[in-house]
Amino acid sequence: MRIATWNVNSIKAHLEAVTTWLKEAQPDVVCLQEIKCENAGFPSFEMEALGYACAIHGQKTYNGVAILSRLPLEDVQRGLPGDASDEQSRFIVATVIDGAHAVRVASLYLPNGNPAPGPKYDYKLAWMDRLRAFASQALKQEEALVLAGDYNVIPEARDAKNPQLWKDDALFLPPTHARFSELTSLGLVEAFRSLHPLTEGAYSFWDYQAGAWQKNNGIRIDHHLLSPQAADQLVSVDIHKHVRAWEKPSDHVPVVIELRA
DNA sequence: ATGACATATGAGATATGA
Repeated sequence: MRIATWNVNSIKAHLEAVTTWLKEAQPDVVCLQEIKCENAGFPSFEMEALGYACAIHGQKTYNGVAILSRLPLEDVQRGLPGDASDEQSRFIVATVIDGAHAVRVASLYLPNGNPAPGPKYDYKLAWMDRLRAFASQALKQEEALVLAGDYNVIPEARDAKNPQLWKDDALFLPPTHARFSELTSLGLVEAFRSLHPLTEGAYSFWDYQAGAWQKNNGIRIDHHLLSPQAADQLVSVDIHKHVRAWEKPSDHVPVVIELRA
């Protein structure tokens, strides 16, 4: 089973890139972030025409996440537990059924958190605490679990072209790293780094500004975190970098893991 | 140091992003 994560920076603005990539890459499951539309505005018809069922947790203008799947989706939950007052659509989780095999898959869009310090950074850290609580509960099932999305976390210096530029940024500050480490301490495995421990220069986001793409001035912030049962099935992780060079691209590219059946 | 670029809303300028 191949499971992708992709922050599309508006599903409507980048629909052509999305459909082109789906036809080319043929992923089984796609976790989308920043769809920037309400559920009713999501191009479900176009996705279904390509063979994908859609589970959507949308929002007007900002945020919004979805899961596309060629395999049946069950037990869809929308929203990250832990704060009933949180109205931002940043989390959806569903079970993908592949015959006798099942994988619980989440699509998450972790808050950016800038400027830090400030209320936006406080929200980011609180959201990460809620994600840890969710993961802690889910791991008790001892099943294959994939938490995929735009984490807005640069895990290490080697995950940025110019790490010194990020030292005071919400994506790289020590409290951010501390909470990301809490996730891995629970037993979750960051898929790309587990298979490529020493690789440098592998990024998933390049800013639209200042020729960042042309200079490969990127950061790696789109991740799959795997339960031990999913990590045992991990075959490969591929960053589809070429998509960033397309006409009218998202500023993020798809990242795809393969799990053996 | 600043802005550069892109998106949504809504019809100009502002909020957000990373």
